Amino acid sequence: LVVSNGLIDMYSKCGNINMACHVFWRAKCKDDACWGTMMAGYAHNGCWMQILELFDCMKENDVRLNKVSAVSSLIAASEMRDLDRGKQIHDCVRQQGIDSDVSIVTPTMAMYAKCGEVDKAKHLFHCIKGKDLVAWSAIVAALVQSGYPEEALTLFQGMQNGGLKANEVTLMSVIPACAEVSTLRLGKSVHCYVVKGNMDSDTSIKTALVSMYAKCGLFTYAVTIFNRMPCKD
RNA sequence: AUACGAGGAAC
Repeated sequence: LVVSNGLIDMYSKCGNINMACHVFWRAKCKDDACWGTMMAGYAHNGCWMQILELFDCMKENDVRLNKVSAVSSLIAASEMRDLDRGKQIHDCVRQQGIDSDVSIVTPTMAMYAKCGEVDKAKHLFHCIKGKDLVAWSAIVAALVQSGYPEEALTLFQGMQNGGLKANEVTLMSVIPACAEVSTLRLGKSVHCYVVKGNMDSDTSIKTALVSMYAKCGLFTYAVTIFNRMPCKD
């Protein structure tokens, strides 16, 4: 029971999803954790359809939706851009009363945003109490992906005023946003921020900076950063 | 910490 759970996790993290599956279906009594682990395993391997199938299966068997299975299902729905499914999952989450958990609201709003319901996503975000860095990064990313870079940047500033410090992930959305709106002043200050936060060794961050400067027409800057990159991938 | 949430360019 606890053992099979561990096995499922191990197999799926090693990419052996077939073995994981085998253990899962063979397990006699499956608790909600077991389902969650299996779904998370599918998520690691990008098997979105399978997750949604398991989600239906859980409902048929009256298995409680817990944090892990909810999150995995939400991710699957967003990857599939399946708004109906997403809403359905969101409903179940509410029924379980776990809809105010930040780590569930975050994928929920990401799902709405990816399915084109940005307003819904924004609404959810504003209702979160105790927004953490991940939630902020998610909304910023959602806005940029939906084509609202300036709004994303405004929120980003709000985040900093709230005393939260951006990390590499946050910046991976913020830097392209600066490029979109060609706001070099902000772009440069973000660059400064990157250097101060010792994040300038991150290759993807540098790549983003290079392309930002390039888009803004500052090729000399772009080339300088590029040349200083230790590993060019 | 049994399992779980946000992010790459060009083409």
